[in-house]
Amino acid sequence: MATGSSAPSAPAPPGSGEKSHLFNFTGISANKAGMGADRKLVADFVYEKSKNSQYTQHQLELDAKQQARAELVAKELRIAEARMSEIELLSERRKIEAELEALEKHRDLSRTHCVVDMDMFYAAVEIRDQPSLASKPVAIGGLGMISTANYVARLYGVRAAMPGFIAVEMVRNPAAIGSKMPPDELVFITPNFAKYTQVAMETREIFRQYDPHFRAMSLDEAYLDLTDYLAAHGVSAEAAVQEMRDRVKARTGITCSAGIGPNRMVAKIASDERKPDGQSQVLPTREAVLEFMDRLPVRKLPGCGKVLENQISIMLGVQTCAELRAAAARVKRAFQGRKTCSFLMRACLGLSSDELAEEGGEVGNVARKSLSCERTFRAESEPAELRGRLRDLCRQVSEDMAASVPPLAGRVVALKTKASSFEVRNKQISLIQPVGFSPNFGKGGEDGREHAEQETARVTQELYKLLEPVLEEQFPCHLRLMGVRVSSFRDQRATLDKGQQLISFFQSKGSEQQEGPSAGAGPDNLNTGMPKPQIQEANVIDLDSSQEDQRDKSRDPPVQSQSLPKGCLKRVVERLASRRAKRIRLSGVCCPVCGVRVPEDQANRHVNAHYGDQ
DNA sequence: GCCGGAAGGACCC
DNA sequence: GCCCAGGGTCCTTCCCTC
Repeated sequence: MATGSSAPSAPAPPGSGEKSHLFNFTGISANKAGMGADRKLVADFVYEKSKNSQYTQHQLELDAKQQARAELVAKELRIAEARMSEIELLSERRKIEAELEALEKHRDLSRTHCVVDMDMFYAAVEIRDQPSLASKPVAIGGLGMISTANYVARLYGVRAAMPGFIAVEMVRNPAAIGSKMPPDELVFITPNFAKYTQVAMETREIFRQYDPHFRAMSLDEAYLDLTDYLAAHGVSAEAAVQEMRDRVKARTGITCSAGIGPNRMVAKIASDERKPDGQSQVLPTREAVLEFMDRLPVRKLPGCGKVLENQISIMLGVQTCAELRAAAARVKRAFQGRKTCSFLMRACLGLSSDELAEEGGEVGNVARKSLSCERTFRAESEPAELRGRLRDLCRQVSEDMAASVPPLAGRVVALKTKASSFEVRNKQISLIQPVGFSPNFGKGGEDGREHAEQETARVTQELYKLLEPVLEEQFPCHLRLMGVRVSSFRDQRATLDKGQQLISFFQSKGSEQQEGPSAGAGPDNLNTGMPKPQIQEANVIDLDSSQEDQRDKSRDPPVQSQSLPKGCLKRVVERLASRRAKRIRLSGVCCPVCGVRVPEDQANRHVNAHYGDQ
């Protein structure tokens, strides 16, 4: 299902000078089928219900910043263009044409990709199990947030990612939003992920028969390459996909929609064309692909959200992919040097990464790169209460790390907070040795259970010790959300696939990918076994020191005078003091496996001894 | 000028 | 009266060091 924390964009709400271009009051995505309400009325309704909330105030501030930035760039573009001579413009246009031609060379029409998307998945599963709900407006989620709504609810203007309390009122008062539906009560169902996972597994068994290497992007969405299957069985893509969808429906009782195209991006967009319970194909010719792309609003491109859509509109005056292609030179100027530039250039041609992937670019399972847990709660400022919440989160993350395959240990831990004003902060700490579990964790014999509990408690405590000072830095504060994240895992290669983001999926994987920590997902960059970190100056956190110690040291960037040559001291002190991030260096580090403190210069050897046989 | 880490944020489901 | 999630990935920007 296409939910989203950020609401999809809509035209600026009518009659509202104070409403921003970006902020979405309609609750209706252009991408959603089955709507029965009037856009404008829904917009006004939602706006009236939420205009005084801190959420909206915060959102409007963010949007205003975005808007100002886009307008500034637009102005600079105009000035730059006014200064360009005819000859310069012409030469630029030629260059762009050459670039587009070069991109064309990557066009691969030989493969048949398919994207399958379950229709209103969570709601469909619940209604299947409780057929009396079929005719009622149903939302999966709660008063806070809705994750899926059935098509009846959508006739009332209800949709995913809409706050539940607003949805309730819309269903009670359909006339207010121009819906002809009779007033009703929205039925809320608490999500049952175990059940949805079970159904997803059933669908995946079927998908696997059409492509053993298919990619599951989420519980309700899968990407298949049907090329080999079609060749082997001598059937058309249309027929194969129809059969596959029939089998999914027969097996699970739930319908799905599908898109067929020469690459994943086109297939993905096409999967939305005939929702629900339909399928759509873009034929594998350049003309068909371009014709399909040309009529699309840029917002339909996976990876183009409301912010980018607005930027494109303000900076380039462009709405559709056809216009985008025609404005390639300006796209280049506006987004020069950014990945967004090449993304847009390729996307408007209907090209996606699978055509540009490196040879042998097998996708395979994508390693998880971070693990986190966050909770929203009634805004709280009591330190003891917040500490308790932090401890709970550390415990949860610790348990999740333990339950991962293999068990995880990460070198970066982070605290996320959201103030009651909706201001979000992320503070992360880099460790020289990972915190977490040995890969052998859980392989113990009979006494394994007790050991597991001890280990989980130890990791919980380590996370808490690291993050508690970070939380205290924010006191006094009024928080509505807290989250704990662990990343930079010891071994990413072996971690199980947890799905991946579309933008990276559709964007380049090869030469354009940045080299750096965040781009280290390629097979060649994956860590193998325990990391062998260089001891980075002032980058060591000692898990054994008391919280009080930690706080003191984090205020005054510490220096181990006894471990430094005299001449270096002043320079090091200055350098450390200038760092924004507060880091801690102590003598010795605490082994994340056995908990024993060892001297720094022996840390690697010591820890490797635990994992040496990997 | 390039690199890399930290922080913020866009985007996806 | 209730009052805008949570789990991810990646990109951009800023700042620092080499």
